[in-house]
Amino acid sequence: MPSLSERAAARPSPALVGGEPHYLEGLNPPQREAVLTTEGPVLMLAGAGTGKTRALTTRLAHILSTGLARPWEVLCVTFTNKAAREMRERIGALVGDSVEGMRWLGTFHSIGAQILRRHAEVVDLKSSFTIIDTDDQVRLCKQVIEAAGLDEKRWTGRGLAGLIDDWKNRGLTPDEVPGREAHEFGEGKAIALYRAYQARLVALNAADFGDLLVHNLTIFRTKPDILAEYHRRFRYLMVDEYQDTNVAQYLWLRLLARDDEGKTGGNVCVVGDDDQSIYGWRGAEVENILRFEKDFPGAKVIRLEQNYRSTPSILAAASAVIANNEDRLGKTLFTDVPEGSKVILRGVWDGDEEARVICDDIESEQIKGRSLSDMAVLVRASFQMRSFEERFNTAGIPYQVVGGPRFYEREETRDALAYLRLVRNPDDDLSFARIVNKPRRGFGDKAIQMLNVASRMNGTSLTGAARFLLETSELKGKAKSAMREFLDSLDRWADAAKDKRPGDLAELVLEESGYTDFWKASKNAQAPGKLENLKELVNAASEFDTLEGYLDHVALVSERTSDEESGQVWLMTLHAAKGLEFPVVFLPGWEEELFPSGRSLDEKGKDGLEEERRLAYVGITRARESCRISFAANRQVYGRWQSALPSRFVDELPEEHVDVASEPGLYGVAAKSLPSHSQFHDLVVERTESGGGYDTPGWRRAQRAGRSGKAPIEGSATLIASSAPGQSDFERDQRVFHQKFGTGTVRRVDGNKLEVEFDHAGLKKVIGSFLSAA
DNA sequence: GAGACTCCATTTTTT
DNA sequence: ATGGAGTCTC
Repeated sequence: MPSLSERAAARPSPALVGGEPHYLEGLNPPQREAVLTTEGPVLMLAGAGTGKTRALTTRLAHILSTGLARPWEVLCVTFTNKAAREMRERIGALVGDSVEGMRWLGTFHSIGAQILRRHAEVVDLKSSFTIIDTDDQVRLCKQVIEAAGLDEKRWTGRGLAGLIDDWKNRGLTPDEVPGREAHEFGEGKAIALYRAYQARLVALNAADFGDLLVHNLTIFRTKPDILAEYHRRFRYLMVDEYQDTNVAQYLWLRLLARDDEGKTGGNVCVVGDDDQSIYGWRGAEVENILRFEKDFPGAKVIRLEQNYRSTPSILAAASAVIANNEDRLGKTLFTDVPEGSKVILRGVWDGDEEARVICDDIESEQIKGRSLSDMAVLVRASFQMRSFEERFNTAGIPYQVVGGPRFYEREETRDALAYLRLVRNPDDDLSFARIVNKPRRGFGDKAIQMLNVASRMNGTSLTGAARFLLETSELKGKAKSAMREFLDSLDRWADAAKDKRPGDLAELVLEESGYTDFWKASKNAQAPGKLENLKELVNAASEFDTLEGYLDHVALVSERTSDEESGQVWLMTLHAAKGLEFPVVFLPGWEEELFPSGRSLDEKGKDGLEEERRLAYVGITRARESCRISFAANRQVYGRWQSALPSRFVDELPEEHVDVASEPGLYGVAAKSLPSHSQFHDLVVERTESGGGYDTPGWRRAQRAGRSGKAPIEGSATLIASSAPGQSDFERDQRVFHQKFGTGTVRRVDGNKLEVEFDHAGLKKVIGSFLSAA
């Protein structure tokens, strides 16, 4: 295979058309500049829909086909496997077979893993180390907490795993974590726990996701000769979605990109959009992209600003919203596309009505001849999906959810993989513990306990401890023979692994271990499905040549089970929608607390708000022709009814590019003939009163739409009059009655605005005049 | 070892 | 509301 790529790369020059390579055709000037600027640091700032991927893949094709570098001399990093796959395909379409030689095109983690396998001994691992997933990580953390004698109720494995993840995202080994952060967890033992966790990983010959990068940093820093090798190797470096890099990834890139004498490296091209940085909560630092020019002096900044996706109104709406952010590099998107319809804004009574109205819209678009798969509903949080799924089901609209549970996170696949991992790495205690008694082999807690003790005393893995115990007479009777049989099986499988293909091995192991029979005998209603999944797993394994290759794939690649079907409406979170586009996009749930998420604001303040706003920007810019935003006055969250205010992002939409959908009456409320004392009216009153903060175009527009509606709101005049600021007749803890919400207890009094915890409707903000003493 | 019970958290998600 | 996890009981 290398010889093929070599030949391809050695081809002297690309096919020329009119004196220049054919692949430059149809690129706009900045794109072309991005492609041709191969030397020195480059920051490609690519707004949504500006042909970023095209510029990026063309640039790579250019480098390969002009012979500036051979395929294996280019490092090209993405975040997701999907992005890596797409890039590979698109480069392949431009340069043909030589893309096969691009060994270093992949995700940060897969490339990190490749490098780590080559130098594992530097960080006390063996090249055969196991990559553990989040679940195992949490389990391991739990063990560490337990071993430290801490209160397991108070200090959860999840909490510690999260903290360790944070540190690893920041590129910090236990020695580098600032001492003051020791107090963040486990009674000042946080750093010691981190150290213990790392020691356990070494003992298990395992690495977690964060390690794949942090260990690389350690290798590069402690072994300059190894780093130098990579400096020589990588002539060009590229990073996609640079705004999503965390500190560890940033440091990793910087180490690889330049040596301190400035002799090598330096041909770094990062691509991204600071306005689309939406992963701060998992360690991404927008600052990385904001700071690029400082980090790489002499960097050329190329802005891609011509948008090929959306209509002017959609772009205007997105631009107006994102303009409220302070921390940005600034881009001005423009388009040649002719003016289309405005962004449609709609207020509704509650979440169910929102789903109903959007379903109606989808159906009428469908009648107009639009395919269902041209439409997408993008939500902020996954719980919002429920009402849409219900509605889609009743309406008989086929839909597909993007995201959700993954194949390799299921119980049966994880069990099967544990067997395979144990075959390859006998020291993998996590896997051992997972399947030693599954199916039941007659090992109770006491036998496991004994193993744990022996393992700790002898400093061996559980497998080693088991072997040891067989030599002594501590294990007796059934447990002993069962253990002997289990260990013999392991040996046999390890032997079989040498000359069997992964698929055959998987089948053999699952059969001989009795695991398949275990599910065949199970009365569990899901057992047939699980057996199906096991077959699927064997099939998947058959596609690989080596067990190692398969297990790495499984650890690093999240294969979604959903097969994309045409003719189905898309339903997904805003995060999942990044990078996608649809002719028609629905953006429900634009309400304060939900979007922007109250939690994000509480935890991260202004930064959190700006990230939420970028999410809004991402959402709007997914739309090609039609973007429809909606918000509900009431929403059921975790089984409680909550009233909601329209999102501040609604107010940031530019009036001239927005149409308020004219449901009969205000937000369609009057159409439902709501009683005049409804919560929605409370909302109207409250917003009118609070003045300033909500005296914005979005809000005024919404009000106008309501006032001019065909069905005037009954008693709104009275409403405003009766709710003039004044003394409240109520006090805290008083029992009160509300026409719509029933009885409740006053929790907070603020003038005539009250917070009442209703017995059935939950906590609400209401106006005193709608209440009577109960 | 299964079934009933309580308690709990519940934004976003990749690798 | 709802599902998961952990605990308790038979």
